[in-house]
Amino acid sequence: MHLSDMYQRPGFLLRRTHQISAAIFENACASIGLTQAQYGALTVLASEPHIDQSRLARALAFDKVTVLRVLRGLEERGLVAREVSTTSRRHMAVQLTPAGRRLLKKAEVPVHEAYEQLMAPLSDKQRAQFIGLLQTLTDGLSAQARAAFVPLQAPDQDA
Amino acid sequence: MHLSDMYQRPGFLLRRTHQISAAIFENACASIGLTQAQYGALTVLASEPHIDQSRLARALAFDKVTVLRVLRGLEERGLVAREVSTTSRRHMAVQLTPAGRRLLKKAEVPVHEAYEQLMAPLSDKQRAQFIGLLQTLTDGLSAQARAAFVPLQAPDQDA
DNA sequence: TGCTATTTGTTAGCATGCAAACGATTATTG
DNA sequence: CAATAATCGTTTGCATGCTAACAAATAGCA
Repeated sequence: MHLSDMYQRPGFLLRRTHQISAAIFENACASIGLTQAQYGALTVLASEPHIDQSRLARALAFDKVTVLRVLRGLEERGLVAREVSTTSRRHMAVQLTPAGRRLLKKAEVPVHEAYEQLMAPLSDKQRAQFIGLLQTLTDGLSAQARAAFVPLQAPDQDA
Repeated sequence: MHLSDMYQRPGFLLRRTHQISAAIFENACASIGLTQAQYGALTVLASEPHIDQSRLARALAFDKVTVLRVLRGLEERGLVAREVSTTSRRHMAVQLTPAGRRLLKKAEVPVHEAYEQLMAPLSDKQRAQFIGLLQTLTDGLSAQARAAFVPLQAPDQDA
């Protein structure tokens, strides 16, 4: 196995591309102090108030321990509130605070800038191709994933 | 921002695809106990004996702290030897042990199986397209990466 | 030659991800 | 209804990645 082979392995390229993607995102959002994981959690919470931690984990394909730690960080910053659910004592009801809603709104511009920066090397046609291939892969391989992925349905129609 | 939009963001899809790729690889190599990072380090060491840790980090686009910890793990398992370089006292000379060479050889089959499993949802044409797009991205975005990437076997005497 | 800047390896600390285990709670089912 | 299953949140521990800082060593330059 030559090194030039390794550099063409999808596993190697995926790790590296993800690494760069995360760096671009967190650099663009450094001013508001959001990581990809934190942004994902806030985005789901905006669509699904009072969601519990396990469902939130599945909606993002996160590990439940990761969700716990991300939420505690957001809670300490006053962006999120966690309370024991009123309907089930083993569930936590998580929701955005007003500050969390404001920060998510404030993130829109840098998030879009990060997208443009990441996709800059690709033409419009290539971007569509790339996203399509990634979706084909994740759809086809969902059975191999360790973290379950159960996408939430957006609250249908005019949210 | 609707959730369906987030699920189509390349950043989200890249995180998830990388996550699945790592799971497939480490599952395939579970019997021999190799992670992606460990396999990458062994592969570079097979091509470049006596390489120092910083160059190894750049060859894999790893953080130098990560390289240090990965190598210490491999050293404890007797797969790798680290010694202070004979030519420079601040460099470490890292190389495979016979056991490391044997394990790398033993990894060939599961590594190939992991490749096939990962690429299974894509046709041959799509695989080539996908790898090409990933390379275009990493090449075009290398300036945004936090960890420097200096591939070996590229005899660019740019110094 | 000698001073300075850079490089190397290292420690420490933060943020993801994973697995395993646990008590508490809820759901299931006989 | 009661025994058992499954689920939820949590802690702990390991492996990656990142930053920042540091001493030691080397390279570069006046």
